[in-house]
Amino acid sequence: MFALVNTRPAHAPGILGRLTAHHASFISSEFHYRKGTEIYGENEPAEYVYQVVSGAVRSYKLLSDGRRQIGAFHLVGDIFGLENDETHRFTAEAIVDTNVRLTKRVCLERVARVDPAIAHNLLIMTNSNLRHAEDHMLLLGRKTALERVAAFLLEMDRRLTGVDVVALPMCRRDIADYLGLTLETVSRALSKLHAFGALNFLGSNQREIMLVDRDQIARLNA
Amino acid sequence: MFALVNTRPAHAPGILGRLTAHHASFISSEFHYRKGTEIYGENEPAEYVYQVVSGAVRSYKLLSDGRRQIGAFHLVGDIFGLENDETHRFTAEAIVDTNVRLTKRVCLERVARVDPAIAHNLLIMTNSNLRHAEDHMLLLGRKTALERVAAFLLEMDRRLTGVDVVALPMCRRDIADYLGLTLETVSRALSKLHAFGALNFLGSNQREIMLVDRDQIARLNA
DNA sequence: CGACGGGTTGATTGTCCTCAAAGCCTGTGG
DNA sequence: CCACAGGCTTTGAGGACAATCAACCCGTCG
Repeated sequence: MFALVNTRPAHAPGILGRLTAHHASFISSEFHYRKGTEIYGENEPAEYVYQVVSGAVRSYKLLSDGRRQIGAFHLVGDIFGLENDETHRFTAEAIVDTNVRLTKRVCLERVARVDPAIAHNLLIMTNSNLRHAEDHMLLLGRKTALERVAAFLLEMDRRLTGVDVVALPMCRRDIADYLGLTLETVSRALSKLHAFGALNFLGSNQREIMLVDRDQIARLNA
Repeated sequence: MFALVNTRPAHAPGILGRLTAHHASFISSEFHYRKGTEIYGENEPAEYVYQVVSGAVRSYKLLSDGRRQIGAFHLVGDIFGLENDETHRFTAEAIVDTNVRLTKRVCLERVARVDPAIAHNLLIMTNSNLRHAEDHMLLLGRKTALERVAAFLLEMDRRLTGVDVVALPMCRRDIADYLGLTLETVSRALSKLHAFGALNFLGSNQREIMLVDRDQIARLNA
């Protein structure tokens, strides 16, 4: 069983890591998903709960005509697919080659019923997802394109533990669908931040970004 | 103590209503807020949890320059201010003259620690808030103005138990700040729906809306 | 090589925002 | 009782920001 509290880096076990031993029902296995493959689909029965071991995952909803809203990116250490519900409310896909650990949801719930500490951790995690969604509503409803991209960079800077440089696993279209923009607008905003001297591009594919002036970016984030 | 499960109408107690007697710590009192007054502010210590007895409440976040995003409307029967957290993440204001019941958060948490049923209900409620926020992210990130207003009408139609006619407690600006639009755009969308023959206005202030063609409105909702 | 995916940049369009004016209703005070 | 102010809503005109459409560049891989 993986640590219930969503900690990062992944090798730092949550406070429940040590409980594994005496919860026999917590059988967890590991699984690999190739870049671009679906892990589960919206409205499918929620059979498992997942934790990212390596790689990255996007969770999204689709409108009937294909418009997509990514609700969250799941990075190394993140737990996802925990719906407290019979069915998944998002589709989850591997953004890059990804390894996940998984546990049967019903096992988790069975243990939670007898172990208040685990039950409490489920609440903590759901609450943490709620807080993220609330903040994201503000971003999607009221921030400008530049503010959204700045907020995105700061979020990734915080969550990706890279030294100095943010190595984004996702393409511009994913970022756009996360921020409620188009990929062109994201690209333009990044170019503008580059022109401002707030960041530099490193890799050949422009996905490695060095945040030169975090304060400036933070000021842009309303 | 009010029912923990968020039921409506308010006089239908949740499954925990009967537990009141033997949880002495569940002291709840009632309070009145005049139209427009603040119930609690963002980042204030979360001392109480609230339930709307009559009236309506808006929960919102502000950006530094005054842009506002309303995260939710709380209608009769709704429980709000339950943050599972030390501080409130929204500001809550009475939209109209409003009566609320309130309970000390710490009491709730104390009871939840010993009563798994109550703890489970906290999770259910948090999860329900999360689902709403997730759906709202899709609306804010990817829907057009007309689709947003259609979705809003359907939500209010579902949640307000009025017979046939939706009696909105909030002004156009509140609707706009909920939908990530301006009040003029909301007004224009409603006029367009009226022109389509999808709805009719009843009251003198245009807040009573009869949904004539729910199917048409539902089709607009992507 | 050539196709493809991903990214940037430019030109144009369109949706929604901004600014403005007017109507309606309510409440208040002369 | 009427005058008038203020809040709320609608509607119009113009503008701005992001979307759309399109071209091009670059790296990778068959």
